[in-house]
Amino acid sequence: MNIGEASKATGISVKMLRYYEEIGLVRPALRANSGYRVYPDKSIATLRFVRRARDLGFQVKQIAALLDLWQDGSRASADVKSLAMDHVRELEQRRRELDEMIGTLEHLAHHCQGDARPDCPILTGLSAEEVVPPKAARKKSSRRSFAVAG
Amino acid sequence: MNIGEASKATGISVKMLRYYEEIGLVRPALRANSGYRVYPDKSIATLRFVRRARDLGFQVKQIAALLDLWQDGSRASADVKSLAMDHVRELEQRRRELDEMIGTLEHLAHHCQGDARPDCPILTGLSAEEVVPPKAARKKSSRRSFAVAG
DNA sequence: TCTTGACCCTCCAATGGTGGGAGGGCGTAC
DNA sequence: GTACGCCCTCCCACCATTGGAGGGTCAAGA
Repeated sequence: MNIGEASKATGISVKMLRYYEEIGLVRPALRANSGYRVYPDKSIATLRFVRRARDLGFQVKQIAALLDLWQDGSRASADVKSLAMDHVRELEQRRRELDEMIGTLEHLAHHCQGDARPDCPILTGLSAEEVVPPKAARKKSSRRSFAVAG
Repeated sequence: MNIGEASKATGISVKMLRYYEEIGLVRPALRANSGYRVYPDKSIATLRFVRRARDLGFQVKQIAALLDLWQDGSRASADVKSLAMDHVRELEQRRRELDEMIGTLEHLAHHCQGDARPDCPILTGLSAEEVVPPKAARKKSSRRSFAVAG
């Protein structure tokens, strides 16, 4: 398999296949006499693993760790699970941040007429001293919260 | 106000204050004879606006647009709302992606004993032909990579 | 007045994944 | 033989942010 075929087979772009090799995430591919990279089925399986891990949001370093565990027949599943759950917690953290942004924005937008007039609680909210979240605990002190003036 | 004080007043790092100026997001600060940047209250207000927009996940280009609208007394609130809602949709899209990742990972991890033995459905799942989503519709997931600046 | 330390300046580099492109070498079909 | 589609390497750009080097400024204390 050439790199283009490997790309189609794995869903990883040609650029990224070379990049993963360069940074040492995967072993350098064998080369044909022409200098072209050659991918045996085994490499394809590894690369598919990598792509799926990327699809699940793992970073390259974490994927490297996962690959090591995958290839280590004597691994403990606890180590894999631990890595995965660490990642889940990180994803959940990001989701919480998104939730807060979305909540605040929807709150602000809800109060905006969205017509031809200039009055706009969204802009007011952005320029306000403090900003308040939609319904979360409304402690006056909670930084990171937006208030709609009015 | 010096840049350090402006940083404290706005929550934007000194580095970023200079960067925002460099890329033209905000007007170049005035300079004292020493060459030090000087920030009047008006700039501080603008910078706070910028920081809040960043906290809501807006990208720099969007913030530039928001700033323009903010400073344009004859804006239509519809334009602001439209920009904000576009952004909300983008955030929601990201959240959906996170949800899917989290769902899949939890599903896999749920079946993993997490003990000293090597058998691990997480690794098996990553090396499987297809990654199985928990229970959501099994349509072939759209190929698109996940990008969230950490 | 001199020194010290905190601050400021500019310039350059790195991060993490990814895409784009230039300039040139292969491979194969016609 | 030639045209076209691959492949190669090398460099750049993106986005937002941080870090550091090398050097100037300011204010307080001895």
